[in-house]
Amino acid sequence: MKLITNQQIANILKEISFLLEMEEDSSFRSRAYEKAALIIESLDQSLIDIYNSGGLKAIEKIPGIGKSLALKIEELIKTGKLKYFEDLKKQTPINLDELTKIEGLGPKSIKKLYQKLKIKNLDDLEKAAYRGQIRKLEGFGQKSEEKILKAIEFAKKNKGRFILGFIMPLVKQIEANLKNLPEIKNVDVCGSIRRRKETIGDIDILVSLKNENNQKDIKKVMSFFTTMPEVEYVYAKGDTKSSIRLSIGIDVDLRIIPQKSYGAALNYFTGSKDHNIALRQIALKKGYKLNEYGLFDKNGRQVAGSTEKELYEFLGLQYIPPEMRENVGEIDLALKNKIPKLIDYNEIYGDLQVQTNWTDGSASIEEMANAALKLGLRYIAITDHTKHLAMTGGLDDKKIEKQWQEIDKLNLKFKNQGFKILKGTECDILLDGSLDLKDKTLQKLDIVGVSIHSHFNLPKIEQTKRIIKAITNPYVNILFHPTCRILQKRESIQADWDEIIKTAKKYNVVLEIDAFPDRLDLNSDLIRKCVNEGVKMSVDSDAHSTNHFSFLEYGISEARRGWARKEDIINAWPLEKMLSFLKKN
DNA sequence: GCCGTTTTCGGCCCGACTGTTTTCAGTCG
Repeated sequence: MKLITNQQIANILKEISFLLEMEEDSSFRSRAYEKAALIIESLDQSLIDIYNSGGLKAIEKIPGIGKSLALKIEELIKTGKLKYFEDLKKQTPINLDELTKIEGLGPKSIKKLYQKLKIKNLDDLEKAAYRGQIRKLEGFGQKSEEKILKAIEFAKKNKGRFILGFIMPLVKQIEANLKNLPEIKNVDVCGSIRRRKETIGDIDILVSLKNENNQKDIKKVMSFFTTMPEVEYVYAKGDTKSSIRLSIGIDVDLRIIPQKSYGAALNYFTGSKDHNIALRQIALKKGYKLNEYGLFDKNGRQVAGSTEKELYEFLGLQYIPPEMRENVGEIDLALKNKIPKLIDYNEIYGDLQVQTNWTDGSASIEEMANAALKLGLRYIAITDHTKHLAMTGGLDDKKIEKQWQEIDKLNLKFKNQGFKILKGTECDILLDGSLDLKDKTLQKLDIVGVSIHSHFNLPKIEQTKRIIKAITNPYVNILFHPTCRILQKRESIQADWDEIIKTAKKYNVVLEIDAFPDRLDLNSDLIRKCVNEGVKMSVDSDAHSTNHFSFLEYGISEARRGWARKEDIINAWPLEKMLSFLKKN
């Protein structure tokens, strides 16, 4: 029996779905795999547990999974591998990971590129594009080739980096496993993960031991680390540092740090580099020397360093939360004792962007509400897509009214649990800036979110006009995922954000921090602008299934990276306060 | 591949946009 997670199984099914999409006449089978993957991602229980308690039959009982998929899942649980998948990959031996990251390339194009030009990966693709071979293919042209080259540039910039929210479950698992070792006192994941950067290059973990110089304990911790099931390769295994590569392709360092240096090491390995350099300069001015072992006076005697707090104190600084450590002004604030009280990870009351199976979500309104309630949220807004986004089965003015009836009914049910479902929309902003629902429909909604899903490439002036026209509609409350970026896939749209922020302020419109791990949109720079201008924001999960509410954490991280406080984030407020803020004159 | 039956096979995600074409395939969320 292999320890395979739901996510890993879902990922394999998604890849199969993509490979099948390349074949003729497989599109419905492909969809079945994709659907099953989505359902597996949102399961509460692990497939291994389900299999162990009820066998093949129990797996088959999961909706969307029939006999054939159940057998494949069983094979994955038992052996960690799937022959059907391996065979499919052999048929088309291409690097899907790389090629699917190219915006505009779908299964059919990737297949044609492989068949006609033997393109297997990004490298091949780039060479063929530079040679002008792609434009000669039927169905491709000069413009397609230029677009591909642009997309390659973008993909290259992100190579080797992982999206924080997608890698965090694994990081947390490793952290928890280390914490469980009886020899270990402290465990901290530091580096860019601790600063909550949107993408990360590697994982740095520090630990301290209860019995610091016990060689046996040291050996045991390092052996545990280097033989974890996820380990693919061990670069080094020593008494103070070990380095490994995980099978998903990311490197992890583990360092054992003496207690008296723990704070200094934590600070040093958290960074950012610029922040650390600034700290060392302050130390020098005060006659100290700062390094990863501690803060030392002129005689080389350690004066601080066992905790980070102590370190900042000795430097005459207020403690600086890791999310702020980018040397963009936070040290000045700390010197003046003016570090803002950042919004905390447990301060979100509700979620204002939630999709359901009325459009492209995978769960019902009730299931989403229950999942939110379970996480301690007090309200959610149901914001399904509108008709312009036809792929998702977007709602029109009539259908959304039907949804309200269901929400009304459910609210009766949830009332005594102190939970409220708000009527909302993620209404499409059309090319000319008008909206996809009638004003008289918008007027009846609790939360009107608007967003762009098309014409990402408009010139800056036109795009700005379009957005401003949309958010000056008197019924609009929130601009969802304002810049439309997808990390490692699509750049932000071009628009005059100063102008938009000014308009948002004037019209009492909230800008969203979309917490979906590959969006994080607004980004921290724009968040800081909003904080400075007094424009309010919301942190929303953009959940499309029940387990997506956990993404709120990464939205809060981004908010903290943008120095946002509780008073800046409207869904960190109780329902009545939030709604009365949104009420327009 | 799944589902739900008319229990043995037909229906499944409904359109807009782009870049290629000269009527349409492929992509997108």
